[in-house]
Amino acid sequence: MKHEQIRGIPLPSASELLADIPHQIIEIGPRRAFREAGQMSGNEAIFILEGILSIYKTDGIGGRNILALRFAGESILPHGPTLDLGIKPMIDARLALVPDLDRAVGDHPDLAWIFWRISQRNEAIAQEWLINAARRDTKARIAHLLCEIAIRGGYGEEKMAIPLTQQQMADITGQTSVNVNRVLAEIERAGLIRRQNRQIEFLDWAELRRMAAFQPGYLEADLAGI
Amino acid sequence: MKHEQIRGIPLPSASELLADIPHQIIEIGPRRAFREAGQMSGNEAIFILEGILSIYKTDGIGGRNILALRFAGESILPHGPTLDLGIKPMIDARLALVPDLDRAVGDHPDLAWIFWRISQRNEAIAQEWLINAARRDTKARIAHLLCEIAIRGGYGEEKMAIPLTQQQMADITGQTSVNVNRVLAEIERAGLIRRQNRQIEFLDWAELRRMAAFQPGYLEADLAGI
DNA sequence: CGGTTGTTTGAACTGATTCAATCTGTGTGG
DNA sequence: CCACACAGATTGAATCAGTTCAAACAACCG
Repeated sequence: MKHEQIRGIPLPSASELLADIPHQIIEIGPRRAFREAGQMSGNEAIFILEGILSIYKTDGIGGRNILALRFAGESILPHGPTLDLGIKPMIDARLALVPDLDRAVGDHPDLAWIFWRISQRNEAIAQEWLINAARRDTKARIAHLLCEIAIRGGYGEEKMAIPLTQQQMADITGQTSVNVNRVLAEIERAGLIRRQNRQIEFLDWAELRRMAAFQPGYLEADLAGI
Repeated sequence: MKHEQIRGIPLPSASELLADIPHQIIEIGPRRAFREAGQMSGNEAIFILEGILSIYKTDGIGGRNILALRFAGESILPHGPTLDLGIKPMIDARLALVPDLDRAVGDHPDLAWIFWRISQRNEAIAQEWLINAARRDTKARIAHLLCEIAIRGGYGEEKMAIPLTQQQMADITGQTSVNVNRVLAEIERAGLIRRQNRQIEFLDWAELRRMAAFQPGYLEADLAGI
């Protein structure tokens, strides 16, 4: 795996990466935190095979304040001990745990390139979320989150079963669940989506994208020519 | 520069990195964009020797929507062509431009480790800004920004000449300049700072930190045991 | 079926925006 | 050294998006 071969092609999937790295597979369900704040061991990496994990920061009680989502095929690399983040599955998840990522990279030095690029993608996503929170109104925020979930979660532009509660969507977009509810209803009234229970059908994806100012470029792992 | 020697110690400064990498030095003044959106060449890296750069995203006119700051000793690594960001100095800046970071990393493979860690630090900062925008009230946002500038800019906890206009602080914290002004006045009235023109004196750093919920851990480049 | 979790709706409230005007500091040219 | 121009800072008044609080309703699960 020389880096000359890596550049300009898509990032390898988690499963491709894992072929080279010692790991163990586990399954977990939602509602229990997987790693509490401060409990993430210094050098552990998590590769998500199935499901969705959230990275959150607690300010007081509860798991409010979701900073990032990680979908199947993505990963959570070690943060270092100074970062006080918790990790919780949003839905049932199957994970591959790499107990010592340092050693793995030591054994396969070209992995550092890949993890660098993964980190850069995460940075780009965090910045997009920052724009969401800082600049867009709540309608655009919710619309943007829907678009991102549809794409990153691999559900496509037709329909999906939202994997989040309205409270979780509020935790992500920095609002109250009350307002998330009202905004979802408003988007539905505008004819862009149809909802029944957790199912969401995208009736007008183009308009939803426009409302969200959703430019999926930031999700492209292929940072060609990094 | 073996990575075994890198881990657990602070990130090398820009100038230390540059010893190994071909680069050119330039100086620029504020008010002109250094790189417009979409104009950042695919593989160029910027190391800031002096001054402060902002990374912004334009939504319409003007340089609103500042996503990140980079201070002296920090760097802007290539984003890939899909990210539409602009770069502008906040104050006079002296930069080292590395035209082809790929080649540099190819020549010194252990650099990938370092850039990986730099990206992770940037990710942590972006997430802290996300918390700021999504969860803290405007007083805390401004206080947090002041703390971060004081530390990252190397000004210390005594006093500094703020390198930003109130409009820029608004662009960073997702507010209006009007409100930034009011909040600054309120913080001053509370006796935490004293202002005259651009000079800010920190009268009660501890209380300012508390108000901001500022935990500088996220700034530590030393992600020991990554 | 009962308990729990999540969703929906209403009414009152408030922090921040918007718009607009004024004030202050700094730099420039005469 | 003054007059002017311009960028930035400050203040006020009206408005509004989103919160808060509270209560009812629906879906899910053992």
